[in-house]
Amino acid sequence: MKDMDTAEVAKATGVPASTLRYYEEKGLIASIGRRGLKRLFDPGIVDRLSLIALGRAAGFSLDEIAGMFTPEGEPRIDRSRLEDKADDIDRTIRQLAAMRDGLRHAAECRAPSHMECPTFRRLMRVAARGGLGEPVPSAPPRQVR
Amino acid sequence: MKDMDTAEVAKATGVPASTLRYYEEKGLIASIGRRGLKRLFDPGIVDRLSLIALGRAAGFSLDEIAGMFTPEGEPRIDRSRLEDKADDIDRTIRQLAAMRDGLRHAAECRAPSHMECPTFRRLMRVAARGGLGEPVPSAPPRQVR
DNA sequence: CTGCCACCTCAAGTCAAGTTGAGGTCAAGC
DNA sequence: GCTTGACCTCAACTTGACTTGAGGTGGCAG
Repeated sequence: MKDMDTAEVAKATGVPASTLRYYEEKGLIASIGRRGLKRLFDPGIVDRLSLIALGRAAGFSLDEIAGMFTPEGEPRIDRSRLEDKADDIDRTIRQLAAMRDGLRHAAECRAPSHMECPTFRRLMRVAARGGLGEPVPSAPPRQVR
Repeated sequence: MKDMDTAEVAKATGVPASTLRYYEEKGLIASIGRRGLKRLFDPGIVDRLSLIALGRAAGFSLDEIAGMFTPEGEPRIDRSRLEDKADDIDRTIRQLAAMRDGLRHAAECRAPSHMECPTFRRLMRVAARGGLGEPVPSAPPRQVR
């Protein structure tokens, strides 16, 4: 395939043009030239954007992701980083599972007020201590533009 | 117990004084009076802050949490909201589990480059479509002040 | 009674990840 | 050759949840 301009990349990947410019500015992607003012991208950009999306979904920041490419643009992914992240996710999953079970219990519990339900109060105590980590991102529906 | 001032509440709950002021401004908590300039809180504030922490950990925004109290300050938690949130969390867990498995595979995979591993590429494709939802919050260590 | 210092107020700053808007440019079609 | 419209640049704005800083005040130990 021939080189792609911003609009083509946006259409092919669903990543808005403004985000492509932003990623370029951050050094996450690079355009290979211009036609007039318009950026030209190598078609490999599509995979690269998928990889970036994957990194984001795994919980890496854009800066971390930027560090996962060699200056030449090859992915250079440290396997131990992946394992660490998998472990992070595992911990998160366990916390979320506890949270989910607690919420389900609270939803069904027949105690007159949640405050009188021992299960609910236990969950509260754990949350107060930070034992449940950071807030859950509520996975909002992905809008297709 | 007697009424508590900001510093006492902060010590008892680990919530910084600046955050207490912020929560009051947002209407999430109310001070019961003043001694000079200092806010005085009913000891019930401790439970209330636990409840707020729980809501945050469950993924509710501060505004949503504010809506879970009656104007009189009683918790008024809609059970169906809890179920919906539990369902949200369940979906998140499934996505995270897929992510974790993919990461573990990628960490072990003997393909010369991740890009040549079919499992990894499948994960990339799913991420590119937004099938993995929003980024995972990496549950950073809770700092105790 | 006095001074200290913890607490106060209010405005502004931070962070991440983008988005938005005003004004500019240029390749292409007529 | 000129218009058009898609892209461009650069700066500023957005959101959520707080934190920080400068300058003020008053309860209470001495």
